Amino acid sequence: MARGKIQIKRIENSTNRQVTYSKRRNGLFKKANELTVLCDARVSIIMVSSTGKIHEYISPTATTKQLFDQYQKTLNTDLWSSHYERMQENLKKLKEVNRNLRRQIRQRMGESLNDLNFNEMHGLEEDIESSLKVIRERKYKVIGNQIETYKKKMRNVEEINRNLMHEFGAREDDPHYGLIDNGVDYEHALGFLNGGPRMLALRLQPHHHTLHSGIGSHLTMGSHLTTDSHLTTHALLE
Amino acid sequence: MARGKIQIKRIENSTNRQVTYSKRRNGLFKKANELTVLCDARVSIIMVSSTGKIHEYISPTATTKQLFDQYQKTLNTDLWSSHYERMQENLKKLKEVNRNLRRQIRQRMGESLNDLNFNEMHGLEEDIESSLKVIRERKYKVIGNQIETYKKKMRNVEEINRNLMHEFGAREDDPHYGLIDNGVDYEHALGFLNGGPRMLALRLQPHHHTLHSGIGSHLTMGSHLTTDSHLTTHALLE
DNA sequence: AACTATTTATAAGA
DNA sequence: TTCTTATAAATAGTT
Repeated sequence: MARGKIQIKRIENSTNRQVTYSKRRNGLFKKANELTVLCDARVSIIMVSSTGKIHEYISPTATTKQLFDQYQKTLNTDLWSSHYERMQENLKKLKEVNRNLRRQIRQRMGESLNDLNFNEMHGLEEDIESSLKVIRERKYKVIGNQIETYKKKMRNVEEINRNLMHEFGAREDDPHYGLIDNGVDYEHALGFLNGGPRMLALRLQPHHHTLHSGIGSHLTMGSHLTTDSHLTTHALLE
Repeated sequence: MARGKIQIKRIENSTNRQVTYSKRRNGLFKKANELTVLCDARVSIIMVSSTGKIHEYISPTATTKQLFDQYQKTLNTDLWSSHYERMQENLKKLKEVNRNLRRQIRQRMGESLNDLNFNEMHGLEEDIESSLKVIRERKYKVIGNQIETYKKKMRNVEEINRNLMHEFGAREDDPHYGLIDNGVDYEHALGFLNGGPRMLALRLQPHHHTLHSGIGSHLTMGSHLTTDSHLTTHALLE
C-alpha cells in the first residue's frame, strides 16, 4: 500500500510472499493488540503460513484455551465436544460393563451372593457345576495327552537306542571303520564306547522338539497394555 | 489514526469503545483476509468483546478446528490434549481390563482353556470347586431361611385366625354388636365368617414385608447407564 | 533490515 | 449504524 497499489491475490514470488507474510503478520498482531487495549476485548489469532509455520497472538488478558473453550461453548459447535462427549460416554459404559463383569466373577467365586434370589443362585450353582465338569474332563484329557506324549517319547528313545546298538554292532564287524588316516588307538575307541550314553543324549536333542508339541503352557492373564498412543508433539514455532 | 492521533489505552467512553471495536474489528478481519490471499496462509481469529460477544474470522481454506488442532499438536501444549490423552489411555486400560475379566469368566465357564497349562487348570478346578461349595452351603442356608420364614408366616396366620375366632365368639355373646341401626341379618354375618380366609389374606399383607426381609431378590446385572453428561450449548452469536 | 512514496485504516464529526 | 474526511499508520517496492 505504498509505492503502488497491489491486487489482493496470491503473491507468486515466493520470497516476496514470505516477506509480505512477515510484515503483514506483524501489522495484524499490532492491530490486534491495539484492539485489545483500546476496547478491552480479548483476541486470539492463530496463523499457519504456507510453509506450515505457526504464529499466534493472544491478548495478555486471556489464554488460548480459555478463548477457544468460550468459542465452542457459545457457538454450540461440536469441534471437539461431540468427540469428547462420545468418549466420555464410552468410558462410562465400559466402567459399568466392567463393574458387572466383576460382579459376575465374584458371584462365580461364591461372593456377593446377596444380590441373588434363590432361583438365580440355583441357576448359578448348576452353571458352575457344569463348568466344573467341562474343566475336569479337559483336565483328564490333558493328563491323557501327557501320558501319551511320554509314551511316544519313550518309544522314540528305545528306537534310537536300538538303532545305535545296532550301529555299534556293525562297527565291531569292521574294526577299520572310522579309524582311517589318523592315529586313534583302541583306547580312544573304547573311550567312545564308554562315553556312549552321554553322546546319545546329545544326539537325541533334535527329536525333543516334536515330542513337546500339543501342550500349550504360557499364562496370558497379565496386563498386556501397549502404550503406543502418545501424541508426538513438536514445537515448530520459529 | 485520523483527525488526531490517539493513545493506545482503554477507551473510557463506552459508546466510543463499542464503535471503535466494531471498526477495528472489521479492519482486522479485512487484513487477515488479505494476508490469507496474498500469502497463501491460514488464519483463525477469535474475539470476545468486553460485553462478551464473540466474533470470528477464519480463512476460507481452513476450519477453526483444523487450525486449532494443528496449533495444539505443533505447540505440544496441553490445552486439551493432556486431558484428552489421559482419557484415551484410561479407555484403553479399561478395555484391556475388560478383556481380561471376560477371559476370566470364560475360563470359569469352561471355555478358552487352551490358554491354561495343566497346573493353572488344576488351580482353576480347585478354585471353582470351593466356590461351588460356598454357593451350595449358601443355597441350603437360603432354603433353611425360607422354611423358617414360612413357619413364621404359618404361626402368624394361626395366631390371627385364633384371634378372629375369639372375636367372633365375643360377638355371639352380644348379638347387638355391629348390628345397630342397620338391617344386616345373620346371613350376612355368616357370610363374613365364610369369607374369612380371603379377608385374612388381605389383612396379612402388611406383615409380609417384615417376613421377607433378609432375602434380596432383584437382579442388577443390566445396564444402569445414566446419560446426564450433555453439554448444554447455546448459540450466543449476535 | 531500513527507507519512503503511497495506499489504507480510522478518529472524530455528521 | 454508516458516511465523510483529515490524518495517522501500514506497507510495496526499493536500497
